[in-house]
Amino acid sequence: MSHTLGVRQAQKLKTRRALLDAALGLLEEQSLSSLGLREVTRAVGVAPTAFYRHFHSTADLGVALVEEALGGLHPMIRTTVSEVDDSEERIARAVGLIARHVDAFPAHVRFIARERHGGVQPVREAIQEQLARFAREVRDELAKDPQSAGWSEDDLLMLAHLYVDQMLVTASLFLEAPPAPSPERERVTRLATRQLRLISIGRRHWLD
Amino acid sequence: MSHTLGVRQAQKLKTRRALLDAALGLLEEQSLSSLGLREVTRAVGVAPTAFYRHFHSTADLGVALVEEALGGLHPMIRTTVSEVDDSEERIARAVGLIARHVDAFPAHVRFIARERHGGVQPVREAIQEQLARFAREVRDELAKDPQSAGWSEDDLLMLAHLYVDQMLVTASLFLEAPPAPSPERERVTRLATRQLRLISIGRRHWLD
DNA sequence: AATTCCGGAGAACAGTTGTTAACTGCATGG
DNA sequence: CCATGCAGTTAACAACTGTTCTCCGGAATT
Repeated sequence: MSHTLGVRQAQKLKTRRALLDAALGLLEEQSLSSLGLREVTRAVGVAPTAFYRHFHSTADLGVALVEEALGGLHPMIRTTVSEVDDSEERIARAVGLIARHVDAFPAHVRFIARERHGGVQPVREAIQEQLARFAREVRDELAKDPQSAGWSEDDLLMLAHLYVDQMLVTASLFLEAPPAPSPERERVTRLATRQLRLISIGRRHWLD
Repeated sequence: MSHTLGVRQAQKLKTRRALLDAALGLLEEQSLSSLGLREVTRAVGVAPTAFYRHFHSTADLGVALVEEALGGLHPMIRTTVSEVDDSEERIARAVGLIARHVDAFPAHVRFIARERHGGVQPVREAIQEQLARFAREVRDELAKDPQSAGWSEDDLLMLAHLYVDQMLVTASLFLEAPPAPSPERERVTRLATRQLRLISIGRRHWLD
């Protein structure tokens, strides 16, 4: 059964969260490779040395942020893809889901987009690994679809990568657009929807 | 007529080039937002203060790098797209062109991929502007194609964005893959080719 | 030939960085 | 209840940062 973890360990986790959140905030206007450990601790209101109790370095913290930003998304991806039999309404639902996720976790999304090709190798690798996992999962879901009859595993993975990359492009467009109800926002939604539609059409006629 | 610019201005341009090249080198393993001006001048072998004779800041240098990396690519893009009537051979040619460009200017390509969503606003904006220009130019070329009959301007622009984004994704895959003759490399080529093919198929059946 | 212009050097500034060591206080397990 | 463990503190370190001001030498202009 779940042992309501002691006062001590709870405090540690709280500080850790504060460090992660502060870093995430600071990373909205800079890259991880320029994020200083003192900068983070200062923002939290804790001594610089306290940082070492939680992370070896800022790169280490970055890897933790990757896990936090993408680690929990796998179920969401799977169910979303399995729902998509490329009917118009399902595409709209997928785009809406991306939009809402960006609204809910803008800092996480920005972090991933920024560090995917960023200057910190371990973080880049962690992100690539997660994205590759997404692609394989999408492929597996696609394989279940009757529309995938006759497709090779390789071609399904190629399509999956296309979907995953497209998802990221769309997310970063939503990030740049002003939130809530704005014309920019609508334009991004329409754009992403039609792009997904075009890919779906290509998918449908792939075996011709 | 062209006035063979004086000894003085020539030396200035030479130093400027050295600064840009040194920065490009240093940026292979870090982001622009962590690039220090002293770091750059040290690499060139010049006094820190000399930097100010050429750029206001490292952000300013970054904007110059964007112009250098993307500014001269527009003709190449135009002709490449106009050649693409989505025959299989032409797709292969486009992918090969991207691969060769990445081989020829890896540092520039890395810089663009990294700073497109990077931590330095003016640089991000300069890149977005160039990419938006690419998209409009691609749309214009697509519009000339008889296959685009019946397409709205907006739908053509949506397809153009898809092509541009796909080009960047492909370029960054080539960047990560080991160079010259490697199996990784072949995999990327095959992947990119098939993704372009799928998009072409979607394009062909868009009006159904 | 004399004067102006200007790219670069030099030194100094206050402020920042990561990392170390030795400490304090308090929750924890025996 | 006492001894241990450990999150967080304090102080100090050498090294680094961007920026200013003053100066130099040689090309450019007149």
